[in-house]
Amino acid sequence: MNDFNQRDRIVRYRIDYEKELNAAQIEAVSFKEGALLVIAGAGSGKTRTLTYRVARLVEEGVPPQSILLLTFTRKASAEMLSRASRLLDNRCGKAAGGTFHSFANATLRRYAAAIGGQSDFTIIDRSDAESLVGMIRKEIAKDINRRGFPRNQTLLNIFSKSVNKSIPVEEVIYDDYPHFSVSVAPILAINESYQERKQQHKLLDFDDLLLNLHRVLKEQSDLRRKIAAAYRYIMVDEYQDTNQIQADILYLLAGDNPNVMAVGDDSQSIYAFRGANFKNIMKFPEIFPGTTIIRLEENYRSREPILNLTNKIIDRATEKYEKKLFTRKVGGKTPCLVETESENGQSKYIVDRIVALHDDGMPLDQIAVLFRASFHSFDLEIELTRRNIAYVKVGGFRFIESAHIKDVLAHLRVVANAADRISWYRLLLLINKIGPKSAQNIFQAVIDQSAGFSGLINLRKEFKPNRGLERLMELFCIIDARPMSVAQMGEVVINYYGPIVREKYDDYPRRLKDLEQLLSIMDRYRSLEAFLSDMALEPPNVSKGKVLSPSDTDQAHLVLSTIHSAKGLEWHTVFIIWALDGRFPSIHALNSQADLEEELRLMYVAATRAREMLFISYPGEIYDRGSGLLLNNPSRFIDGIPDDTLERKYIGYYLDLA
DNA sequence: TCACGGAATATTTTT
DNA sequence: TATTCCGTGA
Repeated sequence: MNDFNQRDRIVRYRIDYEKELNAAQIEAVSFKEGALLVIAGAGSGKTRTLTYRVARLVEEGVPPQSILLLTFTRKASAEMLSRASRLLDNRCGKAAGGTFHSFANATLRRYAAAIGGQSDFTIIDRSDAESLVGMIRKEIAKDINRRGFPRNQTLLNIFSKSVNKSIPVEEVIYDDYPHFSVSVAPILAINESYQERKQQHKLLDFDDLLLNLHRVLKEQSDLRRKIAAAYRYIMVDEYQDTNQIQADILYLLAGDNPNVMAVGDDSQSIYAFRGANFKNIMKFPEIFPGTTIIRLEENYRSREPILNLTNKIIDRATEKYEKKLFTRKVGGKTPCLVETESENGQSKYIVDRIVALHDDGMPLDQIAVLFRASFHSFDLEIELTRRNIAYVKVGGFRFIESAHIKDVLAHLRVVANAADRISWYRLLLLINKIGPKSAQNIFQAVIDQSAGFSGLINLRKEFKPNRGLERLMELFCIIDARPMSVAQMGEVVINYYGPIVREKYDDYPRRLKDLEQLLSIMDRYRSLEAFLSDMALEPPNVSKGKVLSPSDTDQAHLVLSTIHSAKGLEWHTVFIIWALDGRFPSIHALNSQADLEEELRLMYVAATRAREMLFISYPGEIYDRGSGLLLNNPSRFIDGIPDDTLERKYIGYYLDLA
C-alpha cells in the first residue's frame, strides 16, 4: 500500500466519491503519482472520471494552476472544469485547459521573447493556407500543366500529412499519392516556399503550432523544465485521436517525474485523416514505463438492446483493445434498420418519426440525426423546413468559412499583423480596379515602410487611390487615430465593408445578419489577438446559415450533426441516415483496409450516442454519379446482423407522395 | 492589368 | 451541383 492510499483514509473529502463513482472510476480518480492509462468504453463515464479527478486533486491540496487538462475541443475542457467547480468549488476553474493547439498558441505567445520568436503571429486556417499555396504555385510553377498536378487542397493535404505523421513529404507522395510521383520535385519546391512564406509573413498554420511548441520543448531544455514544472498533473482526453507530435509534446511536458493520465477508447478513433493514430494509445505504456491501466467497461448510457448492437458492430474491427461493455439498463426497444424507397422517402420517414415523438412529449433537443458527411442532410433539411421543425446543424461548412466573414476578419488581421500577406491580398482584391498585381505592389509598399497597417495611409502620393482605395485608407486612419475596443473596431470595419457586400452578393441581407452575429461575438473579447486566435482555433461550430438569433435559443432544437461533431455527446433518440454501402462507408474508403476500419469505428461512435432508441436508415437504390455505380445495399457494417438485434423494416408508402 | 464568361473537375470528416 | 480555373476582350 503506498503513501497516497494511507492518506486516503485520513483526509476527509467533501465529495462522496464512494457513492458517486464505481470501483474502476474511483481507482482512476484517486490515482495520484505516475502514469495512468484509462481505457474508457463508450458511455462509461469518461468525462465524469476526468471531472472528479480534477476535483479530487484540488481537494488533495494540489494547486489548480498546476493541473493541465488537454481535450479535443476547448468547449470540452471548459465544460469539465466548470463541472468540477460545481462539484467542489471554483478553485477548479483555475486549472489550465484547452486543446493541444490552443495550449501551443498560448505557450508560444507567452514565451515568445525567451525563444527568440514573435508573439504577433497570425494563425491561418485551411482556406488561408490554400490561397497561400495558390499564390506560390502561380509564381514558381506556372509552367506545370494542370492535368496530373495536384490541386491546392491536395497539396496541403500532403504537407499536413507529412507533418502530422512525422514522415517526409516524398514518402507521403509515394505511399498515398503514387499518381503524383512524377511531380515530386515541384511539389517539394512548393512546400519549401510555403514554409518560407509563412515565416516571412508571420503566419502559423495548425501544424506549425504543434511543430513549434515541440521544437521549443525539445531544443530549449531550460524552458522545457520550467513549463514542465508549472504543470505537475497533466490529463489528456480522447487520447486515441492524438498524433505523433502530440504524443511527443506530452512526453516532453510530462518531464522526469511524469504524472500523466491519458483517457481514451481505441474503438472511437475517427481522426486518422488528420494524422491521428489510435496506436498511440497502445504505445502509451511503452513511453511511460510502469503505467497503470484501468478499464471502464460499464456503460451508463445505452439500454441493453442498443449495446448489443454496438458490441456486434465493433466486433467486426480487427485491431483493438479487447473490452466487453455491459449495462444494467435492461429492457427497451430493439434498434431498427429502415430501408426507404428513395432519399426523399428517407427524409419524410425521419420527419414523421420526429413529429410523432415530439407529439408524445419528447423535447426536440433530445433527438439527433447523424450522418457521415455534411451534404447528406440537405434533403432532410428541406423537409424539416417545410414541416416547420426547428433544428441546428453542427459540423460541415461553417459560419466562419463563409466569404463575408473572412473578408471582415482579413481587415482585423492586418491590424494585428501587418505582415499577413494573405489578408492584405484578400482585402485589397475586394476593391474595384485592384487585381493581383496592384495588390502585390501595395503590400510591398506597406511592408517597406515598416509602420504596421497604418503604412497604407502614407501611400496616397504613390498610388493615386481611386474611390475604393481612398475609402480603405480612411478606414485605417480611423482605426489608427485612437485606441478602440475589439467590438468598436469590428463596427468600423463592418461599416466600411457594408457597401462592398451589397455590391458583391445578391443575398447581402442574410450576410449582413451574420456580420451582426460576428459583432456580438467580438463583444466578448478584450484583445484583438485573442479574438483572432479563437476564431481560427475554435470557431463557432454551428453551420452557416443556421446562426441562431437570440430569441431562438430558448426553444429546443432538433440536432443535425456530422458524426465527427457528435463525438462525446448523447441523445435519447438517434437517427443515423444514409447507412448505404458506398455512402457509409464512403465509396472512397472501399479499397483500403485501414480506411474501412476507420469508417467502421465511425459507425460505432454514431450508434453509441443513443440512450433509448436508435434508428438506422438508408434509401434502397441510389445511382452514384461520381463512380457510375448503383448503390443498393445497406452498409456492410450493419448488414447481416440478426433480426433480434437489429429489426428490419421497409418503408415504401411514400412512393406516391414524392 | 482587370473583369468576365465559359469550361473543367470533383470526397468526406476538423484542430 | 457548385466551385474553381483559364483564356479572352477591354
